[in-house]
Amino acid sequence: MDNPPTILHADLDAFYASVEQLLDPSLRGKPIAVGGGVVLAASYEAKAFGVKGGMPGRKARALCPDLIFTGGHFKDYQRLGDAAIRVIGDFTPLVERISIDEAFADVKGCTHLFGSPAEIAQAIRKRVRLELGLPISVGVARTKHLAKIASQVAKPDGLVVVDPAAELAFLHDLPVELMWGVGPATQARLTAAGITTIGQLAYTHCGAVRRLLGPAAGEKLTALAWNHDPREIRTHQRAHSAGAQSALGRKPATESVIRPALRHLADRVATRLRAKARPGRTVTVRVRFADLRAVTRSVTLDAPISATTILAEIAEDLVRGVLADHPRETFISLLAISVSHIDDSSWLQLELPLGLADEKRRPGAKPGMARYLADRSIDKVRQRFGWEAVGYASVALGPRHSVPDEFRELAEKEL
DNA sequence: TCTGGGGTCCTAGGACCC
DNA sequence: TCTGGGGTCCTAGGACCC
Repeated sequence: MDNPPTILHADLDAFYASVEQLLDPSLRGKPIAVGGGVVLAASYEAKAFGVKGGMPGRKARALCPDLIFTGGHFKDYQRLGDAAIRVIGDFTPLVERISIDEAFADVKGCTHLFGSPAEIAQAIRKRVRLELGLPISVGVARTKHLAKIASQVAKPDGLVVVDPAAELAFLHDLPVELMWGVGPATQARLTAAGITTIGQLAYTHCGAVRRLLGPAAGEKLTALAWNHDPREIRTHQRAHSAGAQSALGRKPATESVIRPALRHLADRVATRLRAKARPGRTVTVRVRFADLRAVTRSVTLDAPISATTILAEIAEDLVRGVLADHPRETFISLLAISVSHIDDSSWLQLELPLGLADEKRRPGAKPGMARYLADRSIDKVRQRFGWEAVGYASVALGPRHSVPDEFRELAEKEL
């Protein structure tokens, strides 16, 4: 084998639930779930009852009658997640953060300082446990894909190092759904073709896999099943789109519902774009009807935008188009706005309005510059006095189904 | 008593250009 | 003039990940 296993994948166990148990010792050893309507994280005691993330709260309670719902310490989630990633960063600068509680790292350049990859992994686990009080599992292998699988196998609170000489033996016995890129739909197709283990996938003719899953997915999964994974650690990943969505329960598809909801979503998205001076050209809206069927509409502008009112008006036009095409759908359950085609050359726009594309659409509207400057002054007030100090009323969203903004921020990717 | 919210990537068809 | 091929962009939808 040419290169030794130096890729680490570190994953905090049942993260939000572990933080709640850390902060409140009376919750330790008990089945708890973070969330309410939907379970966002379940402690291992709850997982033993079959409770999982993404599960409706009602179902979770049915599975586990003693389940304790808790949560809400958003600042602590962010603080502890950051701190854990920083521990990894003390060993190597080659850290790729995937989410609040998960990161890849490559320790190839620092083994002379800190010992073997396995020793580094153990040191990370020990420090996160001692300094932060949280369990973290680590997988070590030659590729990202295998390291990620190893950390899943290591859970809870474990370490798995995959010996390069035994990679395929390790990989091929595992079920296909552990592979990155195999979700429910792909798993169902593979099962229908008699493929349930990674080994069976590996030994299925690549052409057959391509026909089954499409060229790109087929190619990729076959390669991964043989542990061919060329991906390297990428330290500075920036998002290529920014969006916001809001579940509405069941609301009539009327202007009085749609306009304020889209204002609020546009405000969230556009504020983020302006904060990083990264406007985008493509606006996509998503409308989910009462029966959970969803439709998207998008438009690509000549110039990138980041002004709240312009984004909101374009989104309204798109949503009106959707509703006009579906006249029988009179109730909606979700609205979303996303801006993509984000300008990569972040040096050229900065303070420019870049909303002129809209003026042809709405001749009576205020000029782009005026709106952009109005947004900028709102941004400045919020920087000093907080988000709620000024802006578009969010009353229309109602507190019933909406997730707190602090929680949304945890999921945002760096723009 | 029908499941949140933030993202990424792929596919397929059509428009358009060379 | 007719025919064809390749590349790129846009749109809509779907699958997947955390």
